[in-house]
Amino acid sequence: MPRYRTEHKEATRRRILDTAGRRFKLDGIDGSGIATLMGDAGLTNGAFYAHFQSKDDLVANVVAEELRAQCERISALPPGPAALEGFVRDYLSPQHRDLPADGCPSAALLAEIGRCDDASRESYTAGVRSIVDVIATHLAPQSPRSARGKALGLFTLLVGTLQLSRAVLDPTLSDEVLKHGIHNARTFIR
Amino acid sequence: MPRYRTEHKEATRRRILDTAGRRFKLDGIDGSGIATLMGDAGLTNGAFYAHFQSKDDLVANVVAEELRAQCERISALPPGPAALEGFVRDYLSPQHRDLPADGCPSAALLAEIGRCDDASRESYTAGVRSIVDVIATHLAPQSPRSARGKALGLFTLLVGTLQLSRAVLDPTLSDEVLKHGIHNARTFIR
DNA sequence: TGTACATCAGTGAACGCGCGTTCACTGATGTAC
DNA sequence: TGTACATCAGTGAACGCGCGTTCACTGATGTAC
Repeated sequence: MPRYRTEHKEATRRRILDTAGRRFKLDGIDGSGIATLMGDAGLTNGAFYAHFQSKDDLVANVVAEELRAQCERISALPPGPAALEGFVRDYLSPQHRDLPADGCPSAALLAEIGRCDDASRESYTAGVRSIVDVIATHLAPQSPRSARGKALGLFTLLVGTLQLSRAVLDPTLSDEVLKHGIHNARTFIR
Repeated sequence: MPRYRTEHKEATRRRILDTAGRRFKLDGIDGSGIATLMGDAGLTNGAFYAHFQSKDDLVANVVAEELRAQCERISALPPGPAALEGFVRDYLSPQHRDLPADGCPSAALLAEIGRCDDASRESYTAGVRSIVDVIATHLAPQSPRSARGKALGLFTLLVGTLQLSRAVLDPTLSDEVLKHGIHNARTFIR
């Protein structure tokens, strides 16, 4: 009776979430139109509303998905602070700086999320809570609550540093920002 | 012969720069239209192009002016790290969080500046260089170069922390972010 | 001092364009018989 | 096994709207005499 198995529509929805996440991180939320987003997913604009109620609805779902994926990646690190240092080096690498579409959603979108509707900000709040919890667990597996402050310090330093390295036009200064960022991040790990 | 003294047009230009800065920080650059910006300055859309070549041209000038003003404010602090701690408390206060239009241009616009044209990014690069230099001088008046890493750490931590406190919907978590931010900032001052 | 005038900052309608959203329609699919 | 059919994911044109930008025009100003 149904045209496709239920999996098919669900797979399309996931593809839209994925390509929209990449596009939002590249051009910003305001800078990304529905027609472009759908073109990225190999579809036309009209199909969008079979999957999401509105652009705001998409944003809230993309934010949730992006933060969930990032949280999972951090959770998958070997336990303890040593692995976190490796994560910091990857995070503050020229590769991550130069490929925002593949990168951290907070670095690309944090300020813009502050201007979004409550549903998107609620998605973000839940997602970042999990990430900070996971970082705190890596910093102090025995007493993660005590490491909450350090986890917040590490997270905000990383986000601010990557944003600055992307905004600055001079490549030498940009590299210097990353280099000092890696050093400064150690303050919160050790 | 001229309709007004030269001061008059210059004063209008400064008013546009000022109100555009506030509007950009409130709604983002992409989120602010020329007609709205000019309305904020008490003018109509057509007058815009008597003062600026394009929206991009305005953005570059607003970025330069906003960073110049912030740099001046930090320069005016009494010398030494003690005054810097007071600055951090103001920066990471609920008032600053809740009034982005009056606040730090980097916290509101850093990610978006990374997506702007080269002229705006060059304005930002020059502006942030001055700010980091001034912070370094406050941290170590005798050898500011040695304090460059700490100055960058302090700056990026402040920007990331304020952005996070604005994005998060839960007021309790937002206040906690600010509180830990003030504590973490001391790492770079002491 | 009074008046005619050149200046130009500012007006506001109009341009083409892309935005978010709607909707009548298409056509490949899996099912029923 | 072959065929008629109901389903519905996806199409693409169209909606009103605000965008950045242009331009013919206005009218308050300071100046010249």
